[in-house]
Amino acid sequence: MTLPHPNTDQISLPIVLGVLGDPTRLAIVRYLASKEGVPLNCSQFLDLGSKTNLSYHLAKLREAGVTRAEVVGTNRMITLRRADLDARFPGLLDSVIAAAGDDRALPAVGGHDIEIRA
Amino acid sequence: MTLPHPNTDQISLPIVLGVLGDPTRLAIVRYLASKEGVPLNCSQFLDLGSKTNLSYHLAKLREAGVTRAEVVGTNRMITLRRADLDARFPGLLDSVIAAAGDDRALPAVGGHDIEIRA
DNA sequence: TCCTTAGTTCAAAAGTTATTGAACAATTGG
DNA sequence: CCAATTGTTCAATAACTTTTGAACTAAGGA
Repeated sequence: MTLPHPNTDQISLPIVLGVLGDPTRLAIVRYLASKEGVPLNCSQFLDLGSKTNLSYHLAKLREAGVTRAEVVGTNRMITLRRADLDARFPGLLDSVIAAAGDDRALPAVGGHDIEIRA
Repeated sequence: MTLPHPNTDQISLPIVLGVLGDPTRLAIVRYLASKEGVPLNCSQFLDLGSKTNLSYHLAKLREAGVTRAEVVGTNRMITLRRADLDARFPGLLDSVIAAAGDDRALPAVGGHDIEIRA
């Protein structure tokens, strides 16, 4: 039950940029960056869209190589592929996150304390 | 006869990322970056698409605030808005250009020596 | 004035992306 | 086993994007 992810060297710049060019996905990435190290499941992002819609956006991010999704019980633990992105496109993620942090118009994401059940 | 451009503070991160997430436009930006300081008209990019199609992509880049187009006679001289982008999103353009330079799959752009007539 | 060159605009067609609800699968807890 | 929770898949729809050709504008040169 592992999900498909591109290898680091398969990550494509136009695809990553295109995927980040959506406000919902940018907000997801921003939130992931602000919680690096903390395991996050999909439900943490429910402020940003419906369950189905998030499933769609999170799949896009994963398929582009921006995030990694690990299956833990009924949860998918989502992480930023920071090391891989930094290796492939040095400085890109940092500048995007810094810029997104400035952005007045980015939706906020709320806490939704949730118990992870493995 | 000046064309509409967003102010620096109106440049939006998701829009810029979305606009750069197209291989043709990324190739345009890459070429502009490689020729910074040199005045380029639209015809220089004809290897990347038809005249109509370039008109479309160059308008997208301009409307997003990535490029500036100055009318000089029958030509539009295209430049990267490097200073504005650096001010708004520090490091972003550099990392994108560096990453695009690596990219095996980016179309090449040819010289087309052309006389600018004002 | 007439021709050429540079580039835009328009409308149509084709393709892609985002959003939705209903139905589904898998795991965990009681 | 049963119910609840987590998240996916599917099909439909709506909305946007890309590409094209034909017609156009505007300026410059002969």
